Amino acid sequence: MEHDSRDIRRLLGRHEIRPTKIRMAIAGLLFDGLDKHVTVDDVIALARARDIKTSVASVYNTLNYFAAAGLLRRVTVEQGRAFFDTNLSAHHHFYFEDEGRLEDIPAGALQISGLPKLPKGREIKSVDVTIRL
Amino acid sequence: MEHDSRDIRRLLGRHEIRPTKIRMAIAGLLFDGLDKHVTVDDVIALARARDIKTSVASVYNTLNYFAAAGLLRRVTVEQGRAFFDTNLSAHHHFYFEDEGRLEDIPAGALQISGLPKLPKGREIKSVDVTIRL
DNA sequence: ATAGCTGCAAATGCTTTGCAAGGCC
DNA sequence: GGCCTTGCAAAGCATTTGCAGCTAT
Repeated sequence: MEHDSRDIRRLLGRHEIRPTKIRMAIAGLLFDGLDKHVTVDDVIALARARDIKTSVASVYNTLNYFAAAGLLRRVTVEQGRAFFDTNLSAHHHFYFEDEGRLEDIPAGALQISGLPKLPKGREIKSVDVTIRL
Repeated sequence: MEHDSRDIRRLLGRHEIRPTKIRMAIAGLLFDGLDKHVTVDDVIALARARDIKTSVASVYNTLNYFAAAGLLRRVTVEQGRAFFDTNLSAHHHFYFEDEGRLEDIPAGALQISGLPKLPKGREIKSVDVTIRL
């Protein structure tokens, strides 16, 4: 399931993101049909490998912008680096501490039951489960 | 359930931590019988409020040392600051995003079932559940 | 005496911001 | 033309580290 630039343009459009050159290029790297967990450095390396010229600041700008627009999910497993997850469906993660790597836990392979009563007036924004290995 | 300095000394001894002045003082702030989720800044403020003279580096040293010795649990919910949890029993957390505050989810109020098959040769170091509110 | 702590300051690492130049509708 | 984006360099923060002096055994 490869995505061509028309697919990428539609994807950005659906999230009301203006399809600039850098955004198209980075989205093209990320949304190729495979789920990914990337850091900013990963994206810079990916871009370099495809001769996409950009800057650290722009990669941060773009990933943050995508996350705010709901195109990426930010995942925090350790202080320091942030991961961005291209898989937006409800799922959880294995974290390989020695490798600093995330991996999806297959949907349905883990269930949470008996959600606790919430403090009043609050609603759940997300439920994050990380299994550290 | 107040702890006097003899209790603190025993606690450190049980974890093979040499009871230096600063360590005794910081442990005294943290282990008063109430569960806490503190940041480094919190500890510095607590220390200052009790006229304990110390430095940023020593608070980091001490909290990291306690965490490595199993006296504290490090909790990561956002990049930036780290939390240290004095509650060592198996439990999970609410995270109040707007306040940057953690709260324990009562034990038993939430269950996980159907743990997924692990990548071979791996074992679980911890299962962390964070419910963001 | 000696091994280990403490604390200052400098360094590190990731991320954000200020701002000038460039691109796009 | 005017607004948004890009990218460089500088700034910002939390954290770590180097190291000299101190402490306690």
